[in-house]
Amino acid sequence: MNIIISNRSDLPLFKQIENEIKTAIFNNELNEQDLLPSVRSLASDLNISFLTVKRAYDNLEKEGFIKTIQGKGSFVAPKNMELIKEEKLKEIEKHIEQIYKISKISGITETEIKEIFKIIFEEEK
Amino acid sequence: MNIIISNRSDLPLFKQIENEIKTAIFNNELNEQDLLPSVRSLASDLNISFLTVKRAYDNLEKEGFIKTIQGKGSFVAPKNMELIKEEKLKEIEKHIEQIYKISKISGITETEIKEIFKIIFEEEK
DNA sequence: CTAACTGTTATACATATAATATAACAGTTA
DNA sequence: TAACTGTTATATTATATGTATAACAGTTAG
Repeated sequence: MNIIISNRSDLPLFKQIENEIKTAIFNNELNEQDLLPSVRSLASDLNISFLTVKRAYDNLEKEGFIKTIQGKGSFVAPKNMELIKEEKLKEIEKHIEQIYKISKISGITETEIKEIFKIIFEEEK
Repeated sequence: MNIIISNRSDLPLFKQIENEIKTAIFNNELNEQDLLPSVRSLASDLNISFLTVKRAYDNLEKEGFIKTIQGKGSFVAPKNMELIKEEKLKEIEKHIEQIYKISKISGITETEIKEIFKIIFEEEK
């Protein structure tokens, strides 16, 4: 698994780590019961404090993505991804509703929005 | 013009003020050359520091929405529809970037998103 | 001209978040 | 027991947000 973080990101380091691990889980680069890097080894690899990594892991555990056992390490949790996917779909719905409202009062057309959509989704492929 | 701010918002006060004034300009509640409330009077109305209002006004001036003259006050800048449209396009871009990030970590496909997009944009017609 | 408005600037302070550094403590396993 | 795991506590730094106060400067109505 490759985790890359950046100081220049708009997101805090711990959040970047969370997102990268979530992505790895969803992309099956990490699977159920897989052992994650230890807080200290990952911190060392990324040249950051282990407390920052721990914070990311704590958040991931609260959200149900991983399970941590003292002395053993952190493991990818049994998948209950459908529930999480539903929540993410709701988030996306809210963003699209916002876009709809903006477009309605600004005269920006559906075509223009689709164009932006296409650019962002193809830019990083 | 009505400006409403909230401590419970996720946005800082100065940003909320910026957004409300931009919206008012866009909706023609504020027009070219209109005088905005003075930093001190608005601060007093909102029960916040005048420095917070000044910060919002400074940002609005940097972005070209208003023009401030010492001793006189702040005025709505000559309308630049392109500027406003650019602003709204940027907002939409941010939403789509958010959607992109969510999709990346949740395995939600572009097709699924387009489906939601279609539903929301056609539902409310 | 002066008073009463405008905006400007500087300094200090308070709080929250993010991230670090260090040290000590506790569980697991070869 | 050694060498890994994670946990906890304390202190420190930096940055963002917001406040408080005071002094300074431009504009304008009386």
